Amino acid sequence: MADNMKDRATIYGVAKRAGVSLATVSRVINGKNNVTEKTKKQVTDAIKELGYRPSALARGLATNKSTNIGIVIPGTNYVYICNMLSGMTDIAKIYGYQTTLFVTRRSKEDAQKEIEKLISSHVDGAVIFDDELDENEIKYIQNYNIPLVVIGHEMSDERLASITLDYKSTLIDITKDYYERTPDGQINFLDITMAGNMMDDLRDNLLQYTSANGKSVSLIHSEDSYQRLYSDMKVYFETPSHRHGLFICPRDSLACAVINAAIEDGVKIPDEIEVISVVGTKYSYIVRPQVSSLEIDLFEVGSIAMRMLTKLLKGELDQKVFRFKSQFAVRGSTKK
Amino acid sequence: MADNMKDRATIYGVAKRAGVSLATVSRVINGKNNVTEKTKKQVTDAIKELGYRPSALARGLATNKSTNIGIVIPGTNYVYICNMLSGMTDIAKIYGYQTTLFVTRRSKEDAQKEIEKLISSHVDGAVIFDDELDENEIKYIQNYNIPLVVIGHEMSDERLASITLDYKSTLIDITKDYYERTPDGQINFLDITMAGNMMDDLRDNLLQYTSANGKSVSLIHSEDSYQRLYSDMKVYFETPSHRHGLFICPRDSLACAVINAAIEDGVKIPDEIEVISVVGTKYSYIVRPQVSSLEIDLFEVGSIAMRMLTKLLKGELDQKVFRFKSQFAVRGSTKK
DNA sequence: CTGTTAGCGCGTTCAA
DNA sequence: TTGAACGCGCTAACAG
Repeated sequence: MADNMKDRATIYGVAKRAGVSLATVSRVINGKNNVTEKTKKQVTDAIKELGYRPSALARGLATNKSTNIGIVIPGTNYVYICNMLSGMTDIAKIYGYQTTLFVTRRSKEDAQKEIEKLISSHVDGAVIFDDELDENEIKYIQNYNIPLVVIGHEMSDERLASITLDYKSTLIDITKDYYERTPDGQINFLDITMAGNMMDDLRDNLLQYTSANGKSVSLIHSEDSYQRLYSDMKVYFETPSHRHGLFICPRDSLACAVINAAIEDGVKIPDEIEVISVVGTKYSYIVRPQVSSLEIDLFEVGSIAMRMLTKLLKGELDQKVFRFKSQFAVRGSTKK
Repeated sequence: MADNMKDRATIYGVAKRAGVSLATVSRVINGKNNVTEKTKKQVTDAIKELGYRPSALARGLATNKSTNIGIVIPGTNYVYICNMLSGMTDIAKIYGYQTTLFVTRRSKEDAQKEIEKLISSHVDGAVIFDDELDENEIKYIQNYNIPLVVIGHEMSDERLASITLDYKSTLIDITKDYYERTPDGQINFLDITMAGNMMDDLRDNLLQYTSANGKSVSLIHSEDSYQRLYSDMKVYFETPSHRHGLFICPRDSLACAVINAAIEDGVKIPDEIEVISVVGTKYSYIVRPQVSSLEIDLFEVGSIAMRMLTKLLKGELDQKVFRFKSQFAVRGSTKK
């Protein structure tokens, strides 16, 4: 490579150096086989000497393909999201795509801004996992003909596929089972602010089911912070009447906050209280006592989403809706 | 030509609709103030009617800026990496940058491939946190004039800044302290395959220090998997002579594997064995017993890295090397 | 097999 | 204040 690389070499420079036209250079770097070995070598030599790398920007503009796919997520601070992200990036790489992140931070406004960026960014497609966005907004993106895979809503169209995550029915099953074995049981739902639409739906669905069955769920409000919930619960369990029931928590770390606070207040688990985590990750079996949780392999969800998208891009996707149902993993924090 | 863009309006369409030239449209969308209110309105109306969104690709080609910055990381499966990623994306968003991911999967070959993609991708700059890459490879990227912030190596140049993470000296302090209070102590280092250069350096540095002081460290080889290490350690602790010493683990979850295996084998913590995690995350204080760990706020590292990069892009960065020293957080898994 | 030419969508002179 | 023309780096016809 040349020492002086102040200006990046372009296809013109390579053509000139190799003594051929730029069309020939283009053929070589794109692996078209109608080029003589000899001229091919001239070109590759020139490329090496100049340290030439094609500009993805110019290429994208010319081909109307960016080999770039957008990923819309609320953030990268939760383990389950990162597992999913990991699945996506793995598969994207296999198919030769780059991924660019559009982080929405659990705010509707922010989500809409990011969507605008997504549209401008000229990605070849996108995977959306963000429950701030409703179906209308998804369809809005569709106006720009961006192939989409949506996680969390069931929708499909010519260039739109989706994956649903069913925590709802599993949670109802658990509830049913809980009341059967504990007729006088008490269910407590950790109602975390800004937990997202999915959690809100889950809560509402639970409330509806229980009230239809003559039971009542008590909501415990707190914030999405281990520390905060932990100290809240330390106080909570000081009240003797609070030391029983089933506690439903959105995520592992919040379930741990409840469990740790309970234990330190002398509450027996699972004898006095039971705890489950809705979105289980590996930490639910790492901590002690282990946390019973609803599980969906989110790494797999991520990989399948990305695989669906690559097929969608080729127009080869037939099954446009994919459903994941969570499995209840019974562990030490519940009796059954 | 892909049918992807069949309906998408371009700047020409807007110009036509508004009855002006495309230069005027360009002025409007870029907020230049030398446009009459009246024509401005014509243009913005046309934009709304057509749902026009400028193409970042074309814009990037014309301006030689992509408003896109690259992030090179080994993966998104570890909590500490995701914390850092989170810090980066937060700040990038504030400064109006998109982020595209280059995932290297802890393989040298893969890392080099991703670097090539990074160069082609025409990002305005990049943050690199990947200890597979050595300094020569960083300099190679520099040939392409891509402003860089490197995490983990101390280097600096006109368009290169760096952040160092000092776990080394803290670990040596801990070691020193351990031998002082436990003269006949035994240090065990969990030597995980593919843990990366940083961990290898840490191990070598520890071995060097201890041997220089007439002590010896025993290496326990295992793989980067909680499950695997857990079962390995369950067997390990069955041997009575193994039930003592200080165990140094790369990450929280691996420390938990050691701790859980030990406890289930009847080993007392911290009385018989002590355990520390090198890279501590919030899980080190969530689990019980809590894990003593070396801590650096990686969210902050990520945000500072990104902030440095944005300044570097403006040529306003003076302090080009930033050092983070880990703090030893003493918790229940060690005596002191 | 190779070169010429015309775009891809946009920013930016330079005139008017 | 506005418009015409050119260029960013590359691909894709179409000729030869």
